[in-house]
Amino acid sequence: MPELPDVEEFRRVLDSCGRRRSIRRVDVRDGGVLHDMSPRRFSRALEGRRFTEPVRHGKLLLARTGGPTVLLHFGMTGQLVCDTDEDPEHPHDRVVFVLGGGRRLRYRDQRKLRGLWLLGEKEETEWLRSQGPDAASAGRAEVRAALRGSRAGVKSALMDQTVLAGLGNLLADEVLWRSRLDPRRSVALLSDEDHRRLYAALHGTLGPAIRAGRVPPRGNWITGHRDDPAGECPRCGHRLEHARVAGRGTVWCPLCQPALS
DNA sequence: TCGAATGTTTATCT
DNA sequence: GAGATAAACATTCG
Repeated sequence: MPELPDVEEFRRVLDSCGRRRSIRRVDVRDGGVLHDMSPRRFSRALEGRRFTEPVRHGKLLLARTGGPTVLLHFGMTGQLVCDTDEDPEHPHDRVVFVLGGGRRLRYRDQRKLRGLWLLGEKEETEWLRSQGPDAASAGRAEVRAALRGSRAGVKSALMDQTVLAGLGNLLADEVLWRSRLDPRRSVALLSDEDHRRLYAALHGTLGPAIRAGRVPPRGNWITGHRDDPAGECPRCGHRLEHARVAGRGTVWCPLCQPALS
């Protein structure tokens, strides 16, 4: 599920639930989500600290504490939930931060594809350096410069977190559909006009999605039609194409997004 | 039982 | 060295 807009929603959850609250206890229910760290060390490093202002970059969420930083990556099924001591356990709660004021912040994840890291300053810098510019805050020139280094297909480049951070499979399809670009086209061969439309589409897509806290399954977005094998383009009514591009299930409109030989 | 699922890493081709 | 591709990670769902 989580792409940039979802993670931004989790950042808001963390901020409103955790900021300035003390971490009373860290309850690791499943140590399998902790990387390079025993549950014991993880808990000890955090108990007694307070969360400060959280930061998001792409799909990464950094929970700062004034000491070590918790890096949260949500994989495909992770979420961050804020509730109270009264609320029931969920079988997929992997790490529970017991906070002051009866609040609980839960890292909940069914598939455990990614997880949590505890980072020092240096490691934090390294993580951020491995990422391209954040897709929501990068300006037009920055996006273009990021894409310039790639000769891959445009969908592959958009989803590559080291090129541009934040887009996943759904957002990439949505942005390409709005840009009228075939997902298989080479990013190196895009025209100035293509880049202009790509940037406009990026912001036209991310803005409402961030406000909604997710990629909204609206009927006038291509995302709302991706599960229908006979789906029609919400713009022109042509039958949508379904295929694997860049290793992922991809939906596009062959009429609006011509292959260009 | 098989395949696919909104993510990433790793190995292996081309 | 790129880039593309497939498998792997763990789990659920159709």
